[in-house]
Order: sequence, then C-alpha cells, then structure tokens
Amino acid sequence: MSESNLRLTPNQEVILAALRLHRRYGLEILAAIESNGGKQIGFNSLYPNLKKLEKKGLVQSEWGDEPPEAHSGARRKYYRITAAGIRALEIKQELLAGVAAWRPETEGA
Amino acid sequence: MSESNLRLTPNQEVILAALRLHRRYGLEILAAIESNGGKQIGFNSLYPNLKKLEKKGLVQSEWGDEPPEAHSGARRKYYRITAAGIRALEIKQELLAGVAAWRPETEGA
DNA sequence: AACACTATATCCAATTAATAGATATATGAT
DNA sequence: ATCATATATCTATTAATTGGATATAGTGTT
Repeated sequence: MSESNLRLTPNQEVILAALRLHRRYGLEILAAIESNGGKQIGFNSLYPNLKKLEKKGLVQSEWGDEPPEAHSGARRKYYRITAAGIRALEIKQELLAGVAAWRPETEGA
Repeated sequence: MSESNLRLTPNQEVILAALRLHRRYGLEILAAIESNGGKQIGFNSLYPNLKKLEKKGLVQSEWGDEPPEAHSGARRKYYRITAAGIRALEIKQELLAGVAAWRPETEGA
C-alpha cells in the first residue's frame, strides 16, 4: 500500500472525518459540515470527492435499504469509511503531532 | 477577527503545526516535515506560505540573535506561531471532531 | 580568490484542486 | 403538475501546488 494514496485534499479530509463515526449519505455529510462552521462545500464538490475517495479505497458506498416510507425523496446512497480511510486520518494527525514535536540533532552539546 | 483569515491550505497547516511548540527557521521547518514523512514541500513553497501566514497574523518572524560562530552559513530568520495561529489549528481540529460526532435531528422518533 | 555550504527570497510554467453555476435524472409527497 | 429530496455530471474560473531556475548574503575551506 503506497501511502501516496492516503494523501487528502482539505475537502476530502473533512468528508472523511464526517464518516469517521457514522455512515452517512451525501447531503447528510454536507449538513454535518455546515453545522460545524466548516467552509461551505457544495454537492458539486462533494460527489466527485466521494468518488475519488472510493477509488482510493478510503470509503465504500451502498444504496439505502430503508423502506420507501422512512423518508421522502429519492434513494439515499450511504457512504462508510474503510480501514484505509481511518488510517489516512490517523496519518494526517500523526504528521501534525510529529512535526510539532520534532527536534534537530545537535551534534555534541 | 473574521474567521476566514484562519482558513489554512494543506501546506500552511503543516507549516503552522511545525511551529506549534518551538520557534523555527525556514530550513528547520522543512527538515521537521521531511523527517515525519510529510509530502515534500520545497523552499519555493515554504517562503511564500510563511509570508502569507505572517500577513494573516498567524506567525511572527525575527532575525536570529545567535552569535556568528553558533552556526555556519547565512542569517536565520525565526518564525513563531501567534495566538491566532494556535487558534487556527484548534479550529481545524474542532471541525474534524465536530463533523464526525454530528447527528441529524430526527423529528419525533 | 575561488569554491562549497547554509540560508532567505522571488519568478515562471505546468499541473492539480476548489468553486460557482447550470443541467439532468429519479423518487415521494402535496 | 409542482415541490422537496437526492445523486450525478459538466463547464469555466480561480486558487494552490510543484519543479526548476535565479539572486543575494554570510561563513568556512582550499
């Protein structure tokens, strides 16, 4: 697994984070971001990014299995984070913590 | 303080993170990132981004006060994170945590 | 003096990503 | 029919990243 697949753009990172604890469908991801004061990403950014994340193996999708009376409107497609997706979020956090703590080797002292 | 100033590009985020705990000079920031497996950012990306961060008030800079014999080579310029810079990193983390935990209001039950 | 190394800094061109707006399709409710 | 929900794509513009080059300056070595 070359770790270059795990590199995330800012939008991909928030989208992935929105899936970290719960599976969600598209517009639900958007609502989660908007409710938390994130920079507004439109569905024109959302769907292509979900597709890219899926292609990289960081998320999986499945069509909603709810009965039609459960909600109005069209079918929902649910997105779920994969183990590789979780790892991608972790790697980013480890990078931020690592660069902060890093110290140069002072030869001698 | 409009929070739009606090929006960070990916490179700006790692650079800021590298300054979170220690003041550092340019090439030291690069070394910190490289040592932690971050995507390689060159000094052609570094200096313009440091300037942008300074303009936004997220970092401050000062010329090194070391005696000339402390290290070989040219003068170092040290960068230091500001309170607003710390806040920008926090906001990002809160966003990631917030979107993960968010739940839609289920009207009724 | 010439050279190498460290260090900051800018410029250009090419690629990639983000953003706004429009359009299309499908489903269910009023 | 119309409205609201929902997924999906397209185009054009703007912003960000990247690689490569160039410039300047201080310090140590040959």
